[in-house]
Amino acid sequence: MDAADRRELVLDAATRAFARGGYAGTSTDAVAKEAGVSQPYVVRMFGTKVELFCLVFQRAIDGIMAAFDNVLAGGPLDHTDDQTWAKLAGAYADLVADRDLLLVMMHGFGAGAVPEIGRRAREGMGAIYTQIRSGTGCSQDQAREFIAHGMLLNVLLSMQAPEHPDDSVALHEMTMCAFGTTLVPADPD
Amino acid sequence: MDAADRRELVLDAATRAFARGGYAGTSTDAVAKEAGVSQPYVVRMFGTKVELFCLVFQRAIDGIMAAFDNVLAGGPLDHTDDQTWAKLAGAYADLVADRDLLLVMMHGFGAGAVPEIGRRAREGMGAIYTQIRSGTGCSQDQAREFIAHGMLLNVLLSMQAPEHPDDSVALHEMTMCAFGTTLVPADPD
DNA sequence: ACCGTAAGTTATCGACTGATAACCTGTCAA
DNA sequence: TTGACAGGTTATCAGTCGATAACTTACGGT
Repeated sequence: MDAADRRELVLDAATRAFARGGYAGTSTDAVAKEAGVSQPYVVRMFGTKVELFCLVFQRAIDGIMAAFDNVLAGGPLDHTDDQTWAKLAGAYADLVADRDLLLVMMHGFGAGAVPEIGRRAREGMGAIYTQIRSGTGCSQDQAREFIAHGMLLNVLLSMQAPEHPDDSVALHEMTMCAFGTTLVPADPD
Repeated sequence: MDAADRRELVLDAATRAFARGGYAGTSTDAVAKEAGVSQPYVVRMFGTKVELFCLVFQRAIDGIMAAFDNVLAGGPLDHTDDQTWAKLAGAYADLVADRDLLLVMMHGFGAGAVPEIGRRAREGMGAIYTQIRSGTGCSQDQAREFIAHGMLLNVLLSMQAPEHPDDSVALHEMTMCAFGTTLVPADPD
């Protein structure tokens, strides 16, 4: 197998592993086991654990922005058109189905106290905000509201709200309300 | 010093420590150093690290709900009154000023994959949602929107957006837009 | 004076973590 | 044939982690 392919394979495995445990909570050995390679191979391929996480995080940001771009690049969208936001919500639904990219993004945001991660997290969030604003021509408040709704969904995914509807009836109500048609049937853990 | 006082002191220190590094990223020794006691004392006082975090997390949830309760308990508030939401935002501003409670809450949400933490996280979020709804009589969507805005602020705090306005002009714009008057002057780290 | 107990400590352990070094193994060019 | 090199591996290490055990110290009751 080509080394470049192997590298992508390891990055995919690292995405799954970090999506589960976050940056501090995931060992390089856990990444290696997920990828089916040895632990020293992982660290030598990426230098350090934090560099690996930064790569995985950047890939997540890129993937999320690409999903939005699939909608926004289709043509000059109008922020006054409800269809625009419905299409963006549809793109989000695909991301929610996989979850790993959104979870990695959230873990990166949460690890903002780690300097290397924090810097990239702020740049990533800024890029997404810019993408929404320039892609739709909407106001600051509209972009903020859209992203705020997304963050709520991300938090609900992080706490595994869809997977545990029975822990709190109130939370289940809010989860249904927040996801609406965005949520695919829960995948029991 | 009374043992009960000492216990509260250690819990306060643990709140500060966990607010910085999260659950997995904070050692019991870091908590001990923050509290000025020995590491074995910390774990013997609370049993295990995860039990300690759960206590700290619950205290954070309680503190946040108490801040809202200070507003909501003042009288039967009307969700159609803009003043109601302005008062709640004011309560949030106080929480933002300290940050630790909000950061611990977010770290708890992010550690939802840890069973003991995830359960309490879902219960806590459900309780806050219930408090907002029953305290204001608002609709599901209104409560969802209010909490979504709060989650955006929490995420921005987690990634230290207010502390690093120069990393991304776009993020700075969104941060100003999101916090509005809620944000106190940034405390440089 | 003396003892029990509460409130801490130091000493220590086994497991795990990230990282390094040394080694192996197939492939391809000279 | 051989030898260099890419692409991995096993072996190993020093540091850190959460947790336990054993010890020390101050204090209140008898």
